[in-house]
Amino acid sequence: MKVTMKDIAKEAGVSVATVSHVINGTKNITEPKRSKVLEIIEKYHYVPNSTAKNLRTQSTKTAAMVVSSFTDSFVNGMIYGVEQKAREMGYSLLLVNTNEDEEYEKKSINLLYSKMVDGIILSPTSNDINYLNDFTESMPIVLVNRYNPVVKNAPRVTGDNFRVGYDATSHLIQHGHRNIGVIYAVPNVSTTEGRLAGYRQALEENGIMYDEEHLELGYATVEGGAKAAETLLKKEKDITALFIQNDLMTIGVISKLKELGLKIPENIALIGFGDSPSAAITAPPITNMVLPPQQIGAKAFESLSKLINGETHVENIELPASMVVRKSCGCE
Amino acid sequence: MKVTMKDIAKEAGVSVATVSHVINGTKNITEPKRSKVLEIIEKYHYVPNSTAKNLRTQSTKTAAMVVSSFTDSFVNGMIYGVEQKAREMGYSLLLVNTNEDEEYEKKSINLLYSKMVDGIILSPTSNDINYLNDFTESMPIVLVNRYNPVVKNAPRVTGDNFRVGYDATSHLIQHGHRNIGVIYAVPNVSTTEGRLAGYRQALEENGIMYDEEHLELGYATVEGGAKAAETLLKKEKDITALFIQNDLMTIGVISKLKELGLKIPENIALIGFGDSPSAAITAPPITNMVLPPQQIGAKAFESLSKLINGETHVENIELPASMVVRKSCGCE
DNA sequence: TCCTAGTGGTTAATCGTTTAACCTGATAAT
DNA sequence: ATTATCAGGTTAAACGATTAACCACTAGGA
Repeated sequence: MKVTMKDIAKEAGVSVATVSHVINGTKNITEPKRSKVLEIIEKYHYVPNSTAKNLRTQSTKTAAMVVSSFTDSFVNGMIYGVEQKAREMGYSLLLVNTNEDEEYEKKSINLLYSKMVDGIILSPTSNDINYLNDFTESMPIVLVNRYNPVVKNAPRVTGDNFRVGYDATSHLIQHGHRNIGVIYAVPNVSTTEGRLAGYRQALEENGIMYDEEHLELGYATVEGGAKAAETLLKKEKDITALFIQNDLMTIGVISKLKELGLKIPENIALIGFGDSPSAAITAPPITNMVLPPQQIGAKAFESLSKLINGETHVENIELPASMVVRKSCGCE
Repeated sequence: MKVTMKDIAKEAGVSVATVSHVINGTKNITEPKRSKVLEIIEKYHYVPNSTAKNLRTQSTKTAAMVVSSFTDSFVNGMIYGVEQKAREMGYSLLLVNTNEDEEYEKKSINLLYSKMVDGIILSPTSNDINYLNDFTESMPIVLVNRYNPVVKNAPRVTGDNFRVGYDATSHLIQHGHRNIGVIYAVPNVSTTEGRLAGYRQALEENGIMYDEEHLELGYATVEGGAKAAETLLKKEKDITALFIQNDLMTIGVISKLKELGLKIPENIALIGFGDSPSAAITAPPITNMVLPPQQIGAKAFESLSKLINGETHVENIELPASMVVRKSCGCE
């Protein structure tokens, strides 16, 4: 049998209230009793049942983070950031992986809603998150990375994806490229859309016609990248530069280009996204656009804790993008 | 205010017990009442408070997985395997990252012990896990990947690490190497020890003297790998092959070898560990020893659920190793 | 001496469910 | 007609903590 507070109280010859008070320091308990209680607790390795505590206090000191993938290094960075901050603030973290499955995402949010957690950090699978409005009034939710302005009462923390697309494209244009292809992974999410808007704007400012045929969608895997590169380059033979929005895909693209006998950056210049360690080590090293995932995660948890503590309006946060120049863009 | 079962009962004109029975199907409730209840539930978006349910049923349908890192791709694979299986069996998963911090691991287990979860899957930080014996009697725990036989009542599921070390070493020896260096990341854990034992055995069977100086410890990062390679090769100039036990380190080793002007596999042959997608894409592609992380994870959850369901003795499981031959070992 | 204030400790209500035990009618069996 | 069986539904006791309200006692002040 599991030992409860009642057992401790009985053995120490005090009431359960007293035991509770010595554990939580909610009232001054004088010496003979106090240490007796502590001693019995020690003796039985007693640890309070948090299920009961949760029910009584209506709080679990647990937050959930719902992400669409575990294998993505950017997502991993965000998780790390949230983890750190949560730990720092005395929270546990319930991680849920939706695997880019919208239905599973809804189900998970519903499950989480049953008071198992004090709040949710969500990186949505798609743009289609109207359903969240059923929850945001009674459950603290913050959106991270991806978002959709239709959701009310849920602050967001994101990266400056417009800038990611804009700077990458501008950089390539400055190096003389005018036919720039884009390989991307997830349609209909704010991140992709932001980057494409930046791409478009950069083209426009330089008097280059936007051509939808220069965009290629693929799966966010090594093979997906290789395949996307192949079909795009077969279709659009004048492309001289590629902006690839996912680091796994970049690896696939590189291998495909080698296979096709195309030299990087001489025949095709490359700019990738993310800061996975392999970027510096491939041949050639890849120039990347980067957003700070850990920071995004940390800020997200901060926002969430504000919400949990009853702050009524928490503002949106957008973190800046930067560029790590290596060899693949033909700079040096 | 949050709506409770009592509210539903009142509005439907029945008792809370009836509401509970229609929700859980624990008793036959006849038509007029039944649909009335359902209707009210729908109307208020009522969802049962699982905290209360947990307290009453003494079960949370939640398992925890405690790992030492999120950035490691092998660990990621295991998480994925556990996740899948848990979902399949109707469990939620609470993920805890100890960051290779022993103290934090202990604290986490203690926290988890307070009945927040039905069971724990642990990949321990170190070999020093005697403390677990305080828990294994009253909390289902299964060890995954790393283990220590001092822990009683906790079944384990692991990979055949002896074979990993043995096969890698034998393979290199068959290709004529006699001075084989080892770069590894975490001392005093069963995985490392198993692989080193295999390494040693392979040497012995081929009449090669074991030399402790051929082993080099480093951090499990790209830089850690580079650094380890540098100091090892400076110290032991006769080394012609390297067995590297971590995929991030492998990337670092490759870049360092390039920097030193050493060709792979001509000057130094390489065998790595893991199956991260970049292995196929580096120059040259890396020959790897592999263990199936998803399978390990899935099996671990199966064992855990047996434990949770009261099965008293669950046997240990060891999954086989395999080898993916590519260019870095000089085979082709 | 009497009153007030403060301190240490206990009693009992409460959080929102589940579920064993009980009750009430109706139906079936004798 | 009497009893046994059964099915649908309710009552109330848990589950294990927290905490407001209360009580008894001591000490200090007037």
